[in-house]
Amino acid sequence: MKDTSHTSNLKASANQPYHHGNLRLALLNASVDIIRSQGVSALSLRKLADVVGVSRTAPYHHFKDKGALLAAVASQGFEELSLLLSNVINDDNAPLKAKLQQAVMGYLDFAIQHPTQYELMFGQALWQDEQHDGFQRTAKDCFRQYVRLFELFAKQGLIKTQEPPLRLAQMTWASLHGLARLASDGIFAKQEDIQDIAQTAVRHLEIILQK
Amino acid sequence: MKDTSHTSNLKASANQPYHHGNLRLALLNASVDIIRSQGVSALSLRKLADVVGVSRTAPYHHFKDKGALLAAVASQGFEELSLLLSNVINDDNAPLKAKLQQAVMGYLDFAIQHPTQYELMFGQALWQDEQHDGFQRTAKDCFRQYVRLFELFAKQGLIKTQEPPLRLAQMTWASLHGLARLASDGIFAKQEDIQDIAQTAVRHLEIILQK
DNA sequence: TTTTAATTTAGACGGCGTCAAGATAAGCCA
DNA sequence: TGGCTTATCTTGACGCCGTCTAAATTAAAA
Repeated sequence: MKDTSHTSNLKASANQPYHHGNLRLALLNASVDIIRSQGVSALSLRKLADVVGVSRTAPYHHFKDKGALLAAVASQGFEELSLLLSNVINDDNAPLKAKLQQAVMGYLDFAIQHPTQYELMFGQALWQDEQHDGFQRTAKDCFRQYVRLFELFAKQGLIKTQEPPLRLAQMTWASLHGLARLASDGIFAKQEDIQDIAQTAVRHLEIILQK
Repeated sequence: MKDTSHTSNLKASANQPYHHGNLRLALLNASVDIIRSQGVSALSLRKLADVVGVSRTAPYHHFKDKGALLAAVASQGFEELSLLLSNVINDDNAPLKAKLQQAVMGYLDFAIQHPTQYELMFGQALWQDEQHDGFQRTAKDCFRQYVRLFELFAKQGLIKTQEPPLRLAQMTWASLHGLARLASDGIFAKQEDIQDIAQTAVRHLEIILQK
């Protein structure tokens, strides 16, 4: 059996062990960091591997390909958003109207705070590809949280219009999503305008609910 | 050589003159084709040059870099959309309410018909980069067409709410844009749902205008 | 005509995603 | 303990990409 003397370390810096320990998580976290700070196009598997301190091809043992990694980053975003929404919904100290307000503003805040990740989460690349198994399910679970809000409204008799809660949720989520994208993509630039448009939309939504 | 183009014109490569004639336009048209049919990620300058029948680096004399080419494709999309909107607005045979309906449905149709180009038009890449000079102006001209519709409404006294027409336009455009993206990105998949959501939104908009 | 400017070209460089083979470490069963 | 299996990580290579440089070709101007 050969001893270890002839295999001097290629990486000068490293007394890293051969096995990383939890490479998958490290790759995912680093990817989220890079995407949030520099955008999706700045993420290359090679640089990522370098940052994490591992060889070029190591990531392929944890993600099928680059697309799978991006899907994982997007899923992480949806999970964060789901948590945010369910926290608002389950906050027993807040009246229903306040919940709507908080959900809308929290959602907008996420989109504005992490615009590049938000763009990834809703881009065609991931939605027209059945490959990434868990992703679409995770995303839809997030939307379900939002629908729950309208079911709460309905249960409390706060919806006068005969539109079904699901349709109302779809319609208002589309509006919220549109505003979120215009804001996070930098098309609506002024923060105060965005806040004002959102407030106006919520106000008008309340009118619709009563009608 | 007696023979001219009509025999061996299978490819654009055979005996083309050294100077293309209108390479810029040819590149732009081919780019729109590729992006619409195969998506932005499928567009490489090298394949594009090959399709048009010129060398790898020829495009650089007409577009500063790949980003400039993409900006031109996006601008083309906004021009098409502007034309669509102004046609609706200037159609004297249509009553105002029908114009709103037509504008919304035409806009949605464009987004669904050309999803990859629509994604390009509104992506962060082009909106957070002051480089591409004409682009943002072209896009804003398109939005201005949409605002004109609401100014028409206001002029005819059809808006009872005290919201300024610009705010109404911003708010409803955000909603329209959100629905367009959800539809064109493949998140709302069923065509009939999309139509129905749009109809619902327009119906509710009319309520808001009267309120 | 000669000169100049516009246009297109081949060549080269570094970065990218990812496939194929080999190296290493850890887990498991005798 | 030893030896087999499997998961994990590495080096090397391939082809495609955007784009820089310098040279070649053609059209336009003088």
